[in-house]
Amino acid sequence: MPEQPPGSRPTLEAVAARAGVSRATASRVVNGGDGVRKPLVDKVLQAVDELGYIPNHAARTLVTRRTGAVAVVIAEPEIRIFSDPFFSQQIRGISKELTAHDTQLVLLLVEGPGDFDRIARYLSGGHVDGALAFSLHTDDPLPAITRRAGIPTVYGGRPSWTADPGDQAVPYVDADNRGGARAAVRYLKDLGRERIAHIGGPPDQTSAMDRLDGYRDVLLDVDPTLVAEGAFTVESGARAMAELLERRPDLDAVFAANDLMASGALRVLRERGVAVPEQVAIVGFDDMDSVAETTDPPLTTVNQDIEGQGRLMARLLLRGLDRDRTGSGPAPDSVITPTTLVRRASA
Amino acid sequence: MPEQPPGSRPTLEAVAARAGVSRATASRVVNGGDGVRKPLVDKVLQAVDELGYIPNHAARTLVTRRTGAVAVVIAEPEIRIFSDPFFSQQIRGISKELTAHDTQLVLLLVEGPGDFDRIARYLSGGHVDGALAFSLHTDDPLPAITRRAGIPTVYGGRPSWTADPGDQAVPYVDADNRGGARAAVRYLKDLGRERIAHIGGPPDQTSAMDRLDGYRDVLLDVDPTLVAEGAFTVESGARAMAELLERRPDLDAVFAANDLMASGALRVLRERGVAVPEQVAIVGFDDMDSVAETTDPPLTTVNQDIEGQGRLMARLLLRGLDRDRTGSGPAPDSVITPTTLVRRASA
DNA sequence: GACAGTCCTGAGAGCGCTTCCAGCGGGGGG
DNA sequence: CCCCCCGCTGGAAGCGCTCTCAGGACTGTC
Repeated sequence: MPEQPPGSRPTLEAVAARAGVSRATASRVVNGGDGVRKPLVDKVLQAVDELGYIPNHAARTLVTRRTGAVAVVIAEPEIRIFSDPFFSQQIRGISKELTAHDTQLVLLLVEGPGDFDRIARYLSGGHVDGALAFSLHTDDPLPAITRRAGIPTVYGGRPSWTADPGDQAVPYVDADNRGGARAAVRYLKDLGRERIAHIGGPPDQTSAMDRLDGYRDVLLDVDPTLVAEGAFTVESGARAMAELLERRPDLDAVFAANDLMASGALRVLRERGVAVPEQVAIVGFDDMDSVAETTDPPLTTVNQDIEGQGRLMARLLLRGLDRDRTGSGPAPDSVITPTTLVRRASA
Repeated sequence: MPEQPPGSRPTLEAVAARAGVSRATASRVVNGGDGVRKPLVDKVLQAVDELGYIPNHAARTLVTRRTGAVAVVIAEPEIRIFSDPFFSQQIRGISKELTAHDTQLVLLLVEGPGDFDRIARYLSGGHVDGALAFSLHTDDPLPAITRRAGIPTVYGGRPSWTADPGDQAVPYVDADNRGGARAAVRYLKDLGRERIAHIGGPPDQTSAMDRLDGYRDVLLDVDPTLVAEGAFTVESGARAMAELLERRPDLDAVFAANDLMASGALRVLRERGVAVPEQVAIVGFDDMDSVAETTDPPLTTVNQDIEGQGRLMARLLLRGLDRDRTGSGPAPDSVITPTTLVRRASA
């Protein structure tokens, strides 16, 4: 690749001149070469190579009205995002899929509730063709924003309003939270545990609710004293565990709605001298490698393919964009990915 | 904001028409309004508001040759990126700073060694004005790529070649690894520990080397049997600890080059029934909240302001871009950020 | 009251690309 | 042998914006 004096990259015009064709033909070749005779294609390609031609993205976007970029909006105001490998993994999956389709990833971190204006402006600004978003709370302004901006969007995690029968159908990708929770609790039950407690996540997150539902599915009529609410953080898990122990010193198992809370619970149990899993068995959720494998004892938990979810989100979105462009193809539908129980030492 | 039928956003032309001015004047107002009389400014702004006008980014880029976007290149092939909150925090800082300057963040994850071609093509494609990059190994092709593409770049972490007297000076932001390590080891020494071991990071990372140097600064002539090499992961820390215990059962302190390795070491010590900090004191590095506070016992470690480093990187880059544009201002210089020892229970 | 100087404004060129449309040449059917 | 049609190519328009440049309105000065 020839070195370029900054700000003077060769244009299509130059390529065309060198190849002895018109700019139109050069353009056609650069974009796939359909309907151009072989010898001309070769001449143009050679010129491209010799000149080190790279298409000007802005010019192309200007006329095609497609940016080849997708926004990833992360609207998690909590500190949690820092310590949660969850996002990194999803993003890795997203990145892989987008890259494979020559699409760029623009990261939009929402810096607090007042920041949605900026996000709205950006999304409406034609900078991106579509968006991927996470962690929708009930009153999240994002869906309205993307709808108004006409930006196709795929969500990570089931949006809370989708339980409603409304027509607000949006495509999303989510793990089988309910099924995973069922498997976890059933496993504890099969172990012979009789007083299985639950440390739930924040009730405004559907993943937390779905996991709670799965817990209820197995235990049918649940004693409310066996259920405590956490916030998906280590600290909240510890607090919830302490609370549960106070209320129900006789509990013999805990299903925590995520690994971080399970690790907090584990700490409290250890501090109180409660043997895990002998006296209290504990199961987490997520199978975050940095957590589940490093707790003491290692955590039995529910695995979900987080990177795969990211890939899937991107794939769904790209498919939708393609559909918009070609005007045909199946409408993108939501996907629920499977979960599996991973047995380690904590239960 | 009026709802837009997709694909028919108002143009500057429309704004100008509605305001009864020329496109040129409308443009001036949209870009700050310098040299336009107040009444006209108001008329244009009102038209902008009524029409919900948002400038077309591609068109603007096409003529200004500036994209208003910056690439963040993460070339960490290791699995480490998944479980390491380090990046999330840096990115958060970068995002904050870029956002404050109306600049977008394009995330480029390098998907393996063969992927650099794609990165090079992208960086040369005029999609971004500058780049931020991390974790440079000695033979990293990135600096050459950005140089050839004429893309100003700021690095996170001291690049390995900067020890050389070469003219390859690049601006970077790094923590005071050596100073932090010195403080940690000196602290252990002041505690009365006499056989202080070190679990180092991979020797091709300057942060690992600098921390080792800091360790050596305090201990002057170090017994090589007290130094083991890890890979900045929990597992490698555990392995290194086992190795050290075998070689030097008499050691009474460990300085690990990061928190993850410290946590691995902690696990091994616990398994062997070694009391921490009574028999062996241990100090980590990074003060990663998800790790240092949740180990048992909580980790004494060296804190660095990771988010601040991210901010700083972005600021340095933006300043450089501004300088390129205006042709004046001080050349961006590297910055070393301070570190502080955080006392918890492990030492 | 005329003229120079200042301050604003608008016309227009052009950024690099895609794409419509017209035109050209050649092959096959009448 | 002529005409039509098809496949390919080039000319040219135009995407939405910025910015130069020229000219108009106005002020101040002599």
